[in-house]
Amino acid sequence: MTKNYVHATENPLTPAHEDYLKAIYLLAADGEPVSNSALAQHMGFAAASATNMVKKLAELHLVTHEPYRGVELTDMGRQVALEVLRHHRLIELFLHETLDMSWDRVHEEADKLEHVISEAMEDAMAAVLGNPTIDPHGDPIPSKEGHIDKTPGFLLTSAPIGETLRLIRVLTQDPDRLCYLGSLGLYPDTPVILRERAPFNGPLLLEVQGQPHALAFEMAEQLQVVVTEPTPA
Amino acid sequence: MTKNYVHATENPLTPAHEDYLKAIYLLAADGEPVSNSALAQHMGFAAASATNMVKKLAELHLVTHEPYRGVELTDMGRQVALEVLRHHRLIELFLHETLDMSWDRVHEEADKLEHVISEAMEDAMAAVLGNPTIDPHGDPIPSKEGHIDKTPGFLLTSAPIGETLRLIRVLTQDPDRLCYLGSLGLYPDTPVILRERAPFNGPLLLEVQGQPHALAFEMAEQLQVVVTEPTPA
DNA sequence: CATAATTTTTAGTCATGGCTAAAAATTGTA
DNA sequence: TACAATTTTTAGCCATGACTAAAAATTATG
Ligand SMILES: [Mn+2]
Ligand SMILES: [Mn+2]
Ligand SMILES: [Mn+2]
Ligand SMILES: [Mn+2]
Repeated sequence: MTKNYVHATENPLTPAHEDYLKAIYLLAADGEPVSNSALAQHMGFAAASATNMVKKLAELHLVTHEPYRGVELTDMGRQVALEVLRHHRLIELFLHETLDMSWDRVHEEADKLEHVISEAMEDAMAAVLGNPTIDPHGDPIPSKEGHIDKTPGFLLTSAPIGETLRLIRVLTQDPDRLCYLGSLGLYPDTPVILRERAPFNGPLLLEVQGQPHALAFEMAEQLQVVVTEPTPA
Repeated sequence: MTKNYVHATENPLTPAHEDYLKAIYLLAADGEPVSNSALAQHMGFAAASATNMVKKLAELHLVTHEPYRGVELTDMGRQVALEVLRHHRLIELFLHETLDMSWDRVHEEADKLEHVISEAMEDAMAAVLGNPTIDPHGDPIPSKEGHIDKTPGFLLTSAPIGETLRLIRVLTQDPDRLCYLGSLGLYPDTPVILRERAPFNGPLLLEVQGQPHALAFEMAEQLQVVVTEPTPA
């Protein structure tokens, strides 16, 4: 009989649409509308290009756009963004775990694959990985239903001295930085002790697996940690 | 000092270029030039679209094109086609083996992924799979260097009666047909005995794992087999 | 508050890769 | 060989999604 969907409008979303929606989602972490310039810069495109796509996304009811004010995702747009992000992070983890690719290479690959995989492949990867919720950088993987965990903790730059911390998330995606962090053993779940903090945004002295390391302030800002409770019993 | 390549021209090949080259390779199995109409039909595009792309490929020295005569791959073009085909078939096998996707679904997925994966991912898949040379349908996987095995044997429609055969390759990619063949247990490497051949291109009576099956002539034309030597000792 | 600086939007261009319709070339047939 | 049918090419159109340059709106400053 009549179709049981509200308004099919078919899904003509291209990789370009998806990338813009993902960018808007990531830039709106604070809940504020996203400025056109921030969006354009994040995409690496001219401002006019962003304006152009934003208008299309608004027509598709994926964003709301008050001219000169900024862009915000609608529920539908957020749903799409989260699905793309789920693809991206599942793929990163899959490449790392199953294909043994180093954590500094998976981001670039996932940025291309995220637009291309089928639901069947998404599900197959999730199954093989045991329905994971965290990617190799500690980024939360949205669930199939669009739920996403908020990462707890704080930046290493504001961590207490002397306590045993646990690194839980690395915010940079830059291959060179990730490579460097890897060489220090700084992967998610690694225990870290902050020994000293040099003044004037100077380096931080860390202890990682018994080894002392001096880490640039700018790097430490990219590391999210929690305080490890002394494991009882 | 001077760059040590002949003519870099950088590689601006899009998925469209790659798909056309792959199509030309597959259609030229007999060594004959490929007609514009055959190419267009294979791609599912209008003839004018094929002419258009063929001209571009000729400018890039990937094909030779004598107007009204047909298209042929150059060595460079064949190299590209074989690399895309390697991607395609490696991906099919990987999806089937590692992600446990059924053999009737992997073709469509591979058709999208083949243009997107990096060399690193290609190599990682090949390594995990043990440098395979055959995909889930029995299609040969070109080597990294562009070598490809010729499939031995002949079509089931011209196989001898009563002998033990081995299915080595399934030529259709159609999901429904593959699904059906799978339900009969007709996967590559399966032993088969041809019991009877009905006249006028009628059905073939097969024995597969002890079970008798009647198979349409049109289906049998898609199955490549070899005669199994009586295993000595 | 007037004006300068910045941001955003509009207007118009371009390459890509489809399309249709018509012209040209080739091939088949009487 | 003449002419019809088929194939191929040409010509021109369109959507997508970049771009630049200029206009318009907003925000900052003296
Ligand atoms: Mn992307
Ligand atoms: Mn990540
Ligand atoms: Mn393809
Ligand atoms: Mn195959």
